[in-house]
Amino acid sequence: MELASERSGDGGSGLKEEKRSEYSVGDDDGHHKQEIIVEEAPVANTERSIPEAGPSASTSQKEKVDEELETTKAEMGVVREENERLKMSLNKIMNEYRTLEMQFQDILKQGTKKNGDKGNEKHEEILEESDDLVSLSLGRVRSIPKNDEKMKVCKALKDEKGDLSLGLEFKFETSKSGSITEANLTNPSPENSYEVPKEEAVETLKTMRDTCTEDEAAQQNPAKKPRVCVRARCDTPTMNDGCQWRKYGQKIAKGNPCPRAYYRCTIAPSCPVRKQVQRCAEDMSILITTYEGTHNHTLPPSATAMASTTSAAASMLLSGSSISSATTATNLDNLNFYLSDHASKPRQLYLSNPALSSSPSHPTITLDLTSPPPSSSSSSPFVRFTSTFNNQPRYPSSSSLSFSNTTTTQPYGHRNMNILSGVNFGRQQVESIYQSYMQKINSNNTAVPADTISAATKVITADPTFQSALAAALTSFIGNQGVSGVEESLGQKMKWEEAFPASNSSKVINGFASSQTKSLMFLPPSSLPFSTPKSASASPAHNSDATD
DNA sequence: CGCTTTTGACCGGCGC
DNA sequence: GCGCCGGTCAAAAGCG
Repeated sequence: MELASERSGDGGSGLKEEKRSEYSVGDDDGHHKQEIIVEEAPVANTERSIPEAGPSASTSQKEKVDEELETTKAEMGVVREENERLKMSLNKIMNEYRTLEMQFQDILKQGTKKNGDKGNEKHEEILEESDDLVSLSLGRVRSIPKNDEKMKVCKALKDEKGDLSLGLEFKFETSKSGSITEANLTNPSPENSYEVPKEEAVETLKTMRDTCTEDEAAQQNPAKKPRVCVRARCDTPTMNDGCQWRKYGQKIAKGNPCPRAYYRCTIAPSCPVRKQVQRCAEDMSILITTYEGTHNHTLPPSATAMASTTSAAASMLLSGSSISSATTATNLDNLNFYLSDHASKPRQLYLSNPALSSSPSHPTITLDLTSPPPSSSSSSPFVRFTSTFNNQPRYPSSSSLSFSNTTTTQPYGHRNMNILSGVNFGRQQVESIYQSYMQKINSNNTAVPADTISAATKVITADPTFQSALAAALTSFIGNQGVSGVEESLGQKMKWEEAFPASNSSKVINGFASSQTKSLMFLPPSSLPFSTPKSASASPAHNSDATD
């Protein structure tokens, strides 16, 4: 089960082979999975053993065998029925998700048409062309009224031989001088539908100015790309982010005795993504990984968490929006799971506030994952929030999810909650979303809706970036696990606690990016013990980064 | 033998 | 213009 999650991005022939042999997962592989059951479940052995018993078996033995056969057949029927139900549930969820994804893209398109910007057509193409990565596209259009001149940032990304720029492409409209009046900030565009408190607005203003200046520089020099710097405590030489990297250089940077290593992505030959890895001078246990560029290829499932996180962070950086930290928080939550999942030693990482920095040559955002977590119990609304989630049925009657900007009624909000509970987010994910929501509420001077759910819905529907992040989280989650509940199955839980006894399985379980998990989710809990040890024993747990 | 890593050289941006 | 510095290149070395 943990096999794929522990594998590096190369996945390699081994993973493909396993998929072929027993773990193949797709939209239409229901038959395959039934074969799995036949091959692995004891009933199969019983069936095969019948001819072996042959004519020499006594009548009583034969009756016994027949009895067992019927029993196991009945069990198989139940299992198949359950498989079918689960498969239908997943298909339904996937279909609805796709439908909603299309609706979301339509909304984006409408926004693009309204702004009359042809630049985003490319973005739409990217969205359509790369289904696997659509969730990583966190591009947004942020417009500020009364500003005449449009400034397209991230031109570098577009100029790069038409490389895909998932998640980093966006437009930013601002005044000609690059300065933004406070009036503009305290009267933001209706699209964002929330107001920024004055102090925060000044801070945001500063940030936006900085970003704007940097972006202007980036426009002047197309080679300057935004960077996402991730600080995390890590014992291994590099952080395993699921991608496959090749080291192409090493330097001793000024001010840090630790050498800085340069890596490029080798999953695709033309992938422009680079990363720098360096130990922190102050604390050698902290690993600073800086990502630059955007993957122009399909990412392995285990790499999507980091990719979506960095994309969200880059989006936040480029948009210059302080509230976008909510987006990053949501994605970082995935990242936390992911890092916990892939670290050589169990280690839970926590999100502190992302910080924008003004690198002389590159706009950089730093995601500090080294700080201790805030106490989740400190916020009483959260308790209410989680309890709402936990009380939801495991398989919600309605599993639709919409990011429409038009409806913010309470039933709608409840529907969203149902969805979230339906995919059974971990507590940390829920907490992250809630914190994101609270951030927005706090930054909202207008009357806060009495109902937190409808308020949350309002927040979700108000910010396209947040929607994208949520979509990314859902995509990642659905892609990784599909329908809910599997993580609570005995087999997986045992495996998890075996692997990470110090960790809280309920916190990290959603970080799985495992195709094995996908296939197992079609099996009833009773069948898990047959499958889990097998998948676990077949895991060489190759870690490309660990070899660095 | 092929792939990856190492490491010194080289290049370009930036500040003085 | 010069030097510093970050980043990249590419030949050599290492490794399986």
